[in-house]
Amino acid sequence: MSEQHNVTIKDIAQKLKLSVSTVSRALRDSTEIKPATRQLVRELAAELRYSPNPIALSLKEKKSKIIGVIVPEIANNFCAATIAGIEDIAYSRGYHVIIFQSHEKFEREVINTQLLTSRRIEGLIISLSNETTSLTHIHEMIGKGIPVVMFDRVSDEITTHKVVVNDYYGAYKATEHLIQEGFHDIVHLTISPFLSITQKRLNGYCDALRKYNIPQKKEWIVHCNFDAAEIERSIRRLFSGPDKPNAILASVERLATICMNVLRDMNLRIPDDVALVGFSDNPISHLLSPALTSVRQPTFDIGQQAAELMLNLIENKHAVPKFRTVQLETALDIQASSRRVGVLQEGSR
Amino acid sequence: MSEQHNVTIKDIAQKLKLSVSTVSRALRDSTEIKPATRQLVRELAAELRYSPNPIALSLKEKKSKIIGVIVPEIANNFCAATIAGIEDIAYSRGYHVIIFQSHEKFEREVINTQLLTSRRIEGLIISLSNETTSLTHIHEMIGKGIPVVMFDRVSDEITTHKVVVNDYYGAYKATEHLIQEGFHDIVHLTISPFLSITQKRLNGYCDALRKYNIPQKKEWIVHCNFDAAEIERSIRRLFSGPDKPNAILASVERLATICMNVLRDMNLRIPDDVALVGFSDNPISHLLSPALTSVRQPTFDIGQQAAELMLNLIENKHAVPKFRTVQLETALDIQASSRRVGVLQEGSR
DNA sequence: GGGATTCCCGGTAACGTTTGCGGAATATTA
DNA sequence: TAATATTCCGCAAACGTTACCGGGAATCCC
Repeated sequence: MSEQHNVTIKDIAQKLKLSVSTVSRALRDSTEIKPATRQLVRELAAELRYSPNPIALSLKEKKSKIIGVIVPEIANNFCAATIAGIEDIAYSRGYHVIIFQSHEKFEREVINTQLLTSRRIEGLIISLSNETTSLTHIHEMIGKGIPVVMFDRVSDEITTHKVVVNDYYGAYKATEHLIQEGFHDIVHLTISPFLSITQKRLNGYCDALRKYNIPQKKEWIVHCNFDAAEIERSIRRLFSGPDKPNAILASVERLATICMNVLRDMNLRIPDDVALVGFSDNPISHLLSPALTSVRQPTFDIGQQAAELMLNLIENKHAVPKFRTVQLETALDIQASSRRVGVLQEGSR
Repeated sequence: MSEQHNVTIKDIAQKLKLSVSTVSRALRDSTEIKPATRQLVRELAAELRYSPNPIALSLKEKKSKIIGVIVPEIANNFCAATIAGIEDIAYSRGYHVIIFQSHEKFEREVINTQLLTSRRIEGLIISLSNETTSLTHIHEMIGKGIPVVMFDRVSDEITTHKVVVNDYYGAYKATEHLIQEGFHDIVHLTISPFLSITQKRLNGYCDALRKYNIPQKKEWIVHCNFDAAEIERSIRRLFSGPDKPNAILASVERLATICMNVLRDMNLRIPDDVALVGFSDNPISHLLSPALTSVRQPTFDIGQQAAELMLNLIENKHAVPKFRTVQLETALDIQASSRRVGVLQEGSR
């Protein structure tokens, strides 16, 4: 509790009867300082456990060494894993990460971007909220010279580095798998139509249906928000009419688990009554009852890639960047939740 | 990409032909400045979208408005949810959060504390790594006047604010439940014996056994790290001898899920062959196969409480604090994984 | 041995803010 | 009207650091 003040370059200068500039130089561009004094300074610095004040440095260099991250929810497997990837790269390159949540609210997302700019972050990595349909706040950041990298929930209206998975093909394969298992009446449960991720997964779904000559129904493409009660109502409505679906392709992890819950409440068996496929990278999804078939996304990689791209942008700030979209592959992890009933379920792990 | 420099107080001063100090004062302690000029300054500031440079402020006030958080893994339900709680409070009080992961490594934890001190954080919220047995790095921080709040994985060797759940009673109730369901041969799978959380849960387990006159076996108290292969070996060993357990109380969430995996590989049915109870706050744990009985922890609350305590510490820095340990209650969520076999399993949700 | 280099180092400004002090202009009082 | 009080604002220092500029002393060359 000694409340001691952090040792500064000035302290070292005084003790050694040198000027601050000499000490500063001794600690960096060595050539200008005599080896003897350099040595002296370095030793005392080590002894006093001197560490340069990053705040003063930030002020001088106009660099905060902080990158901002905005995600819908931290307490969400996908986001948490991606953040871990971002953290991993940022950490190893001397950057720190400040995380904000939009809680799927547009307004909150905007406020967060403002807070982050006022914090003088050097870059923003963002996955859009489900409510977002206007992107002026993102354009503003780019306008201020703050580089932006988007991942997962990206938008075509912004030209910048992006990291996504092969959403189209993931959805296509998942749908095809359902069809091949004999499930032809497939509902697509998805999120905001504004997001390109939604578009692409939807296209994959539609194309797979088309390939197998299965008519596509408008009512079976359901755009959800993340309100559990509302999702429940949507699902119940789907099963209330005369022609009921026999499979659900859920576009994001939380949608799939909420779905499982609702189906259970409705006493619908999976996959006997309804097959279910989700997008996920949750390691415990195969421990579910039944084990959940899912389009696996390399979450940690996504984060790493996003961070890499961001650091390139930051560190070559004055080169005109050639923006690119990194697309990672998914893998269809087939489990019990989408297997044709009656088929032997051994090896369900 | 206009790379425009952020508008400063100096810009405002020039345009208004005032001095910087006047502008500064107009923006704060208004009384000294004539209402007319005050108005002028404020209007221009608003028009130019001036926002004070937090870095310069930090340097001046010697306050970074940043609190550091160290957790074992972000991509872990418990940690992520706690962080969400911390973030929630910090956000609303104008603080930002920098998160580091120890990855359960002592060395990494130490480096992280050093990085955070050099970043001039105003406080540290930490849940210890499983490897940590020495606490000099924490004592050093406290010695430097940086307040520390511990949560979940706390230690008795540090006197500071702590946030925990009623670990003893949680483990006690879980064990008692197993016993009452007819499972008397209970293994306790837990983590580092150094952590007080481990001690308390162990005590709860032991006391419950004692109350029901069930002899306690040393070999059935297993301290694990988080290496899946090693955990698997430990579990297999337990079932290799002549007297096999028929229940497992897993002390943390990841231990429970790894356990489920291993048991499945070993073709042991839950709960028919082995009952399983975990500690968790994962919303999908009741969707598992079988639904997992668990000691529910109020993760979000834990984070909020920790952040509250931290902010009190920071903002009343010169008052001698009366350290306290906030203990939150757990709730035993009984599911299929620990129900006596043969009992009707309706209402398993 | 005197001038030109080279070698070391110190002074100072700057990054953007806040704040104590002092001073000019105005208002108040005797 | 002169003296005093009050109002309003500018100057400068400070936070910790780096970098430009410049200068004294030692060394070099012929």
